[in-house]
Amino acid sequence: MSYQNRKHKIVNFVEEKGEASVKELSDHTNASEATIRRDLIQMAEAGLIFRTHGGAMKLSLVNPTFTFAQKAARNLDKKDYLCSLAAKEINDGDTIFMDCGSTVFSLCPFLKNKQIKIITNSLPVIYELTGTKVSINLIGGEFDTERQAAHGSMAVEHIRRYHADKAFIGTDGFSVEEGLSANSEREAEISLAMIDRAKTVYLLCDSAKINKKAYFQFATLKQVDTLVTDAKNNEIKALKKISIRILNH
Amino acid sequence: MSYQNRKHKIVNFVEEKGEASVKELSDHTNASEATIRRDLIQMAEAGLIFRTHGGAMKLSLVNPTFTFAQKAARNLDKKDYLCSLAAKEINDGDTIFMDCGSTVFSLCPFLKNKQIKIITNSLPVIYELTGTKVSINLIGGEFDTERQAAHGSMAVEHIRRYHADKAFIGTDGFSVEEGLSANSEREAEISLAMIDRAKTVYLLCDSAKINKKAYFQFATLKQVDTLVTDAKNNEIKALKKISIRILNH
DNA sequence: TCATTTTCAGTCAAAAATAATCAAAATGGA
DNA sequence: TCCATTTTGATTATTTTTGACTGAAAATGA
Repeated sequence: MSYQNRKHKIVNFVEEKGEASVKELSDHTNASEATIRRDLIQMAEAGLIFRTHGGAMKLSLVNPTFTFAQKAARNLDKKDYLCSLAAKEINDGDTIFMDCGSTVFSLCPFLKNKQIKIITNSLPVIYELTGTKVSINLIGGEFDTERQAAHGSMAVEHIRRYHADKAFIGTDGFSVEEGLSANSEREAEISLAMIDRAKTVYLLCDSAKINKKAYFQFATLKQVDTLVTDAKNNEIKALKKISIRILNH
Repeated sequence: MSYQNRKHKIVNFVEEKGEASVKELSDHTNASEATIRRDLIQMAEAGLIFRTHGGAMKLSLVNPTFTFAQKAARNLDKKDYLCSLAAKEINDGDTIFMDCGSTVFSLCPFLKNKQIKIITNSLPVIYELTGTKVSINLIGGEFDTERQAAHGSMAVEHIRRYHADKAFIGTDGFSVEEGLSANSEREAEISLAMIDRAKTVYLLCDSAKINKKAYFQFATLKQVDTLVTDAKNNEIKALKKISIRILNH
């Protein structure tokens, strides 16, 4: 069993049971306890689990923030996986942008133990992160009750007043020919403003959205530094030709 | 079971039952009483429970610090009454500012069927009014998780970009000599900015706050157009001398 | 009030879990 | 294929957690 695969198994096991001992995980994965401990250390640093003396616990048990009704429930495993990858790129001290898409929202559980500053227009992100170490800057603007986020020119102006180390952006469609496309112009406008004001741009895109085109094209591939995805290499071989960093394992 | 998980169990048990003895907790977690005592000491220090002789109690039973909703529930009748008066002043088509105080929050139920635009930095106000006819402009800035509202210079700048017909403002203290005073400079800064940008300023102030002084004086009586209160005329006769409209019936 | 019972905090040694170390095994390019 | 690097598992020393025991403190009840 590969290293990545084992980690995946550990997360699933812990998520399902709520808690697991090193012994249990060792039995479950046929790896030695020493290896499990090493894995747990890394995963705790990445914000995937909560490390305990004797094993690990589900984060949500430790940090009981009420979960918000989200249509994010689709492709949850894929999203969790790619978010776990993205979370590893975030270091204490970072300032990051997060847009109001459901994929980016899935990043929240992995951020709770990080000492970072988040600039976002998404209220669900804020609910999810209240009571954590994270410091938040709320982007104001016209409030969209359906998406529970602020939009419009005031929001764009707000973003332009800040710089961030990293931007985490979602998209509805992603293709080599058309770049990034969205179903909502208002959301896209925000994402684009974030892209402009971030040093490094991470696109979070689950495999279902790759090679799909949504109606409003809002950014090119060149504007993205790193594509974070659950897609396997053979699904995205067309992308290997262009200069974009791909993070999928 | 790890000790982190045991602590989690203890909190849940105490929260559910209201109180628990060391013996009960020992049985419930299969740990010795000595261990439970050690846990309780730590958890009491962390502010998770209240330690009693013989066991532990739920914090809320002992130390009634008010959450936002609870705080709003106090003086409910008074606040409801004055809010009903204030609501009559609001007409369809108005644009209004609302600050993040608990009195102003109580205005929400009276606004649900009005066709107005609200500019606010208070997330509780937004939750309360999602799904209504009200259109909302969210004020961005540094997010204060305790008050669930945005503050700081960006928030002030946001407010300065708008004009409103009416501002609805709360205060912690109100007196003829010192005008309006607050316990939080950050909140006061927001209220003041709203006052500056509104045609008419309504101060919502229940009788308990009249003739009280909080530590930070942030506005004068001249800046207020109308005082909305539940106080009877004899309680506020000193105010009759100054030119302020009083709305208390 | 005072005696009795219960609960408590501190100490200690045993047990459990961990981090550190190192050699073997697996992996991945040239 | 071979070599360099990474990952793994076993071993050991160290740290953390635990339960039992103690005298002291607090609650109880006559």
